[in-house]
Formats: sequence, structure tokens, C-alpha cells
Amino acid sequence: MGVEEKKAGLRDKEATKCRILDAAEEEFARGGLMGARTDAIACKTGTTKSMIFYHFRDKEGLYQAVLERAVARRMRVVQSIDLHAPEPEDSLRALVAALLDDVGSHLNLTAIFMYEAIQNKGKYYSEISLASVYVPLIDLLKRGISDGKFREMDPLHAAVNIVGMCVFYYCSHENIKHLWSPGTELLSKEMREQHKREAIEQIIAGVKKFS
Amino acid sequence: MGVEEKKAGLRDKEATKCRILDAAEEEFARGGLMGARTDAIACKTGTTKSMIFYHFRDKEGLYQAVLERAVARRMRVVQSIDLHAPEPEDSLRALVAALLDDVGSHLNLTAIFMYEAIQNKGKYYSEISLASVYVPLIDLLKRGISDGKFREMDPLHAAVNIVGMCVFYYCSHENIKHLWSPGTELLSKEMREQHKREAIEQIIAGVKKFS
DNA sequence: GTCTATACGAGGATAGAC
DNA sequence: GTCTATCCTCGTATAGAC
Repeated sequence: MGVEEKKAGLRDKEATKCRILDAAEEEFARGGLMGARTDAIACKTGTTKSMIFYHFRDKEGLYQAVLERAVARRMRVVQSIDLHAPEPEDSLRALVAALLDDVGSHLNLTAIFMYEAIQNKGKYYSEISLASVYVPLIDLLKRGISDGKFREMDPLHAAVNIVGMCVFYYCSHENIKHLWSPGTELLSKEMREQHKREAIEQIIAGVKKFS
Repeated sequence: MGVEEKKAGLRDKEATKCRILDAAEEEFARGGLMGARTDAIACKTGTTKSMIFYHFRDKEGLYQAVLERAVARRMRVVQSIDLHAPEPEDSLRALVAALLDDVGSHLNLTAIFMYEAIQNKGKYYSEISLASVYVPLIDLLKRGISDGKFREMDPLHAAVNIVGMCVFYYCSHENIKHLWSPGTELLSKEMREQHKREAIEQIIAGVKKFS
């Protein structure tokens, strides 16, 4: 194998797999497992369909690989947050902010997670990977409740509702944009920042105890 | 045409269309426009594929018809609520409760709306139909803010976030069920009621002004 | 208004050369 | 490890009989 080829990634196994995964991520984000077309993926990679089946066995295998990489990424974001600040509110703000940033800057993954939920009913990821995102949030809410800083509430429902608030704007941005004045780009830096501020305040207000 | 045939709905145009729409609703809820298969729809109706194309021209036409019916239904729910109660909080509680009941008891429509957002980017419904659901909520929030009963906030973002909270639980129920103790059925009457209570309290707390 | 048969293209997957 | 050619099923859509 020539060095030039390796540099260009043309005959480098890992580089090729990565390129396929990137292209697949885009395509699965468009239509989910069912809607994605393998030729579309192949087309975007610059390689051929055969490479997909060679490296990932079949469409399902590719999907699983995409999903695993996506979950790992999201997991890293959640686990990078310090959840033991003295005030649970501060940790919650940090966690939600990080989640919103990640959701907003990786729209493909956000769409894929939503598809996985409604289309495949979570079949393709383990309970562990889902829990790794929710459990820190749930634990944080529990701590706030027992500290008397948060309302009495069911932390599971609250956590799910919080995640829902974080992702819904981004899942439906093309859909709801007409609510704003014409031409408003919901994914612009300014709008994303505004959404973050609004969502955080709404989430905090929703769980905080005002006594 | 014999009366018996008409009674059984076998040669009744409207009855047949309705049966197709019902079956299509189920199928589109499974995989969206892209993922739905016309044979699956035909199979569920008891009629044949040809009937679908006869009555609705093509798959897209059928999808549009399903969506229109769905939007009309949701619109009726929203418009049935009295949004001018003296206390905006009371109207908001009523609106959210009605929305949650409708979302939870028509899961197919809920999934279809989500698909329409992420898969088709709202292409298949008019701006008007979307607005008809959001605008009453937005107006209600505006009233609450100007009355000094709700926090200072952007009513558009808040409305989107509220809808997100209402639908996310139901969109991802199969996905998140492992967060609860094994065997918990998130769609049971009890869990739906609990989710409604929790969501309403979280939503109200999220917008209310505690001065 | 409904059914059967079928055209035809799309899409997932494989074989085998290089 | 990569490419070309190909197979074959599935799925949309139509034609035409009843």
C-alpha cells in the first residue's frame, strides 16, 4: 500500500469505515432505519455500496454502528458535567446547557435518537446506554428534592419532560419556524442561544421550590 | 347496488375511503411517509392496493389525506377549550390537560406529527394548520405575561417547550420504559394520569410568576 | 366501485475480478 | 481493501376485466 493512498484514506480500513459512518449518520437522520437508502449513503462516501456491506455486514449492522457511536458521544457530554455542585440548581443548569448545546450542534444525532424511539421503539440500543443519559439527571433531581431545593415531584417524569423540552425545538425546527416572523432561522447562533436561555429558565422554574 | 352491500360497506365509497384512512394512519405512524408500505395498508383494510391508488391517486395523496384528518382532529380539541378563564393559569391547565389526553389517546397521530416534523420538515401541512394549534397557546401565554401572572419570557419558545413536554413522553414511551421498574406499562391508565399530573404541575411552575 | 394481473423501477445484497 | 456487474425481492403504480 502506497503512503499516498493511505494519506488520502482510500485504502485505509478505519478511515473508510469512518467516512461511511459519517455519511450513514446523515442519511439515517433523514429517514430513520426504514427510510434510509444504502445507495444514498454510498454516494455520499465516494465509495460504493459494496463497501458498506463489506464493513458492516448489512444495513442493520451499519445502523447499529452509527447508533453506538452516537450514544457514546452523548454519554461523554453528560458525564463531563459536575453534578455535585453545592446547589443542585447549578448542576442542573450546567447539565441542561451542555445537553442543549450538544443537541443543537448535532442535529443528525438528535433526529436519529427520535427515530430510534418512535420507529424502532428503542430496539437497537441497550438499556444501559439510555440509562447513562437519564440516570444522572434523575439522580440530580432526587438530590434537589431531598435537599428541599426542588418541588415534590416524580423525578422520572420530570427528567423525561426536561429532555423533551431540550430536544423538541430542534426536532421540529423546520416545522415550527413559521410561528416566528418570516425568514427567522431557528438554527442561527442567536436563536439557539435564546432558546437555551428560555429553556433553562423554564426548566429551572419548573422544578424549583419557591417557599 | 344492494342494500346488504352498502350496509357492509363493501361498495360504499366513503366507507371504503375511511377504512383506508384508518389503516394508513396506523401504517404511517409506524414508519412515516418513507417507511410506510402500501401493501401493508391494503392488507389491513381488507381491500386491495388498487383501491388506495383509485381513491387517493398515490401514496403521497393518501398521506396528505391522513395528515389533514389528523390536524382537523387536533384542531378541534384545542378549539374546544375555553381560553378566557379569568385566571390564565386555569385556561392553561385546561388546555394542557386536553392536549395531553388527546396525545395519549391517539398515539398514531402523535407519531405521525413527529414524523412529519423530522422527516418531511412540515412540507405536508399548511402554515395555517400548525398555527391553529400553537397560536391559542401562545396567545394565552401572552395574556398571562401581560397580566403579570406569568413570568417574563418569550411566549413562542415557551409554547414550543410546552408542546415538547406534552408529546415527548408518548413519542418515546417504548424507549424510556426501562427507566421505570420492570413491567411498568407507561400507557396504562394510571401512568397516563400520573404523567398528566406531573406534566401539568411542571408546566405551570415553569411559567408562573412567584412574586 | 372492486378485483386480478402485471409492468417497471428501486433498493438490498452478493460474486468475483483487480 | 476496493470496484463492477449482477441478482432478485419488494414496492409503487397502472391496465383492464367484472
